Amino acid sequence: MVSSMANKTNQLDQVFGALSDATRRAIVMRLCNGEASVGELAKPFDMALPSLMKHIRILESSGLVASEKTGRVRTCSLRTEALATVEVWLAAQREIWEQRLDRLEIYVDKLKKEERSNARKRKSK
Amino acid sequence: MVSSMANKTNQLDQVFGALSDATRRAIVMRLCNGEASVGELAKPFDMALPSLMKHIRILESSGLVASEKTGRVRTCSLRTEALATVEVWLAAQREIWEQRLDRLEIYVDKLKKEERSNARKRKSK
DNA sequence: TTTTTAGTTAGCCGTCTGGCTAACATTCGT
DNA sequence: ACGAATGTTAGCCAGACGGCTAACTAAAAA
Repeated sequence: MVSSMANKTNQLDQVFGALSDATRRAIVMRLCNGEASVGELAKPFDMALPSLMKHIRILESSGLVASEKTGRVRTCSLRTEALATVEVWLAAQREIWEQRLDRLEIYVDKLKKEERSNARKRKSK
Repeated sequence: MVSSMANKTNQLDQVFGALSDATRRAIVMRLCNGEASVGELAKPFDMALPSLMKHIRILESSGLVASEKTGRVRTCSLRTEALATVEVWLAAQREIWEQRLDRLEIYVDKLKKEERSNARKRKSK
């Protein structure tokens, strides 16, 4: 029912939002080194468990993290596709602005000439 | 007075936060194509000017956008270094998890064996 | 079977976000 | 000098965020 573009926009919202918090970035960095239980993830953070759980839920709903509960332990893992989504968006912007800079380079001299010409007009008004 | 690491962390907070909103990403995309005045930026957005100004201020304080006022017009431009900051962070994470996946590949069979062994223990409790 | 471990749910609290309107300031065109 | 154009400031509002504690559930260990 939701258009694919709306989906995409929303996922970027979620992923960027998830990564805008230092605690969550640290969790992501930790998970880059492999799976971890909630308890393991919590240890470095001097933070009450429920607070950390909120972060984990945010990471999950952004798609950056997956988790599965076995027995009483919930194991979390990184879903790298979500990070890739961000990389793709950034790469697209970079391509656009670099194209523009290329075009711009070509016209720098022209613009400089115009500027000098305008300056002359201004002086002689 | 602020440590360089605290700075870095904070800038990532700001930049990721700035990019977590679709309106602001659209502004960034627009600015990839060159400078624009506040009015030009506002046009596509069916949003009151002050609301849009808030977004612009957030983009500025994140370092993603610079602006200069000449006469009564404020012209905004993209500061690509800030986007590069994010790219660098993402690339660093990617490197780590890809290294891990390389190592992991080597141990896949071993881990599978352990899992089967654990499953047996669980069953026979 | 009791106790410990590991997470979860519920709910409180102050702050930040993202939108709005209304009123003000400044500069430009006439 | 006046009026229109372009931002800017101030302040309101509802809802999300990031932390907390207290109380609960479920599984493992003793």
